[in-house]
Order: sequence, then structure tokens, then C-alpha cells
Amino acid sequence: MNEVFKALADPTRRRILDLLKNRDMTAGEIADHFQMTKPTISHHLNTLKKTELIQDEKRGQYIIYSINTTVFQDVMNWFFGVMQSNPIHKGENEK
Amino acid sequence: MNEVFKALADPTRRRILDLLKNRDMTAGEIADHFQMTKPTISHHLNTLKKTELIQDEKRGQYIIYSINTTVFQDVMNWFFGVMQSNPIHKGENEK
DNA sequence: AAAGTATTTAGATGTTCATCTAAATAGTAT
DNA sequence: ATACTATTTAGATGAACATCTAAATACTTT
Repeated sequence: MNEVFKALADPTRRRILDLLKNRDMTAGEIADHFQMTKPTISHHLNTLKKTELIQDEKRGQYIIYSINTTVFQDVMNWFFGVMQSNPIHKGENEK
Repeated sequence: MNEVFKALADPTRRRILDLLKNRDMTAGEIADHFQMTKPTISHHLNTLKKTELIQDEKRGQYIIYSINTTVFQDVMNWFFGVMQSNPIHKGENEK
């Protein structure tokens, strides 16, 4: 879970997710959207893959990446948890 | 927005938000929940404050921190955006 | 005003991380 | 087999960051 948050902390990786939300793409297609070198993008893809935010599938000499929304559920749940703060204890600051 | 994601990338800062979701706390109370030194926690509080994930209010010699759910909305919106991928373009990978 | 408590600021240190170049792997096509 | 294309791995470098100790600031109480 910590790894997921760390993966999302990088703007390039978030842009990759934004790209993949529209359609699956090969590593090269993804890299073409950035000014960084391919090895750098490959590293980012690997980071996202390790957290299972994306998945890959080899097809011929291409590797096709796609988004995996399963993990997003977990992150969302954490957010919901933080946002529904407990009003019963509000105002007990003068302890 | 990038700063918000970077702020959330640290597990200590996420635990601070978890603490503050229950009730507002002074800097010292927050620090008592961790093994780190107070300056370190102070630094984390400052990071969270810069992104407006939390806010502070001085009361006497204490500084009371509280959560600010406004910014969470923005982050949530990004998640929703990524999760509702566009099915129309799915399967167009063999370009 | 002096001592005590709460918190932050300053500066230093070690680690993590994004990025690069060069080289390796793997598949395709001639 | 050889050349070409797609992608990754390895290793190096510099920047960002979490953490610490020591010192500063600010408020409270005697």
C-alpha cells in the first residue's frame, strides 16, 4: 500500500496512468508522449507494474501496458476513511 | 497537486492524517504517537500544511492541528478520472 | 525576570530516487 | 544468419528527502 502511494507521487507515472485510462499502449507509444529516454520510461513502467497499478502483456516484440483499476479501490478506501472524520470527538482539543 | 501526492507518499504523514481524522491534536500529542523526534514530526506537519491537507491554529503555547478535507476532494477527483477508463477505445491495441 | 514547557528553525548526514548512457535481450524480417 | 526494431537491464550521477542534534522562538507560570 505504501508502495502504491510512492508510485503515485511521481508526475510522470500519473501521466502514464492518464494515458492508459484511454487505451492500452505499447511501451514505445507511452515513451513517445514524454521527452525522457525510453529506459527512464521503462523504469517508471516497472515501478507501476510492481504495485499492480498497471499490467503488461507481451505480444510479439511489443509489450502492451494496460491499467489495473483493482488497486485503485484500495487507495480510494483509504481516502474515504480519512474524509469521514468522527464528529463526536470534535472540539475535545482543550485536554 | 503534485505536492499533495508527494505529501501523501510518506507513511508517517498518512498516519498523522489518520490520527487527525478522529480529533484535532496539538503538535506534541501527534509527536507522542511516533518514535521520531519532535523536529522530525514538525517537519512532516509543515509539509502537510503547505499542501493544505491540514491546518493549524495557535492557542496559547500550543499549536492545534486539524485535517482539511477540501484538498482531498481534488485528489479523489483524479482517482475517479483514472478509474472511469473509456471503454470505446478498448481493444484498439493492434495499431 | 527567570525558569519551564511547546514548538519550530537551522544545518548536517545518509538514503532513496529520477534520470542518463551504454549494453544486453528478445523478437521480426530480409 | 544478419540486420533491424522494441524494450529492458546495469551502472553511474545528481537531486530530493527523512531524519537527527543543537539552538532559537514564543508563551506561561512563579
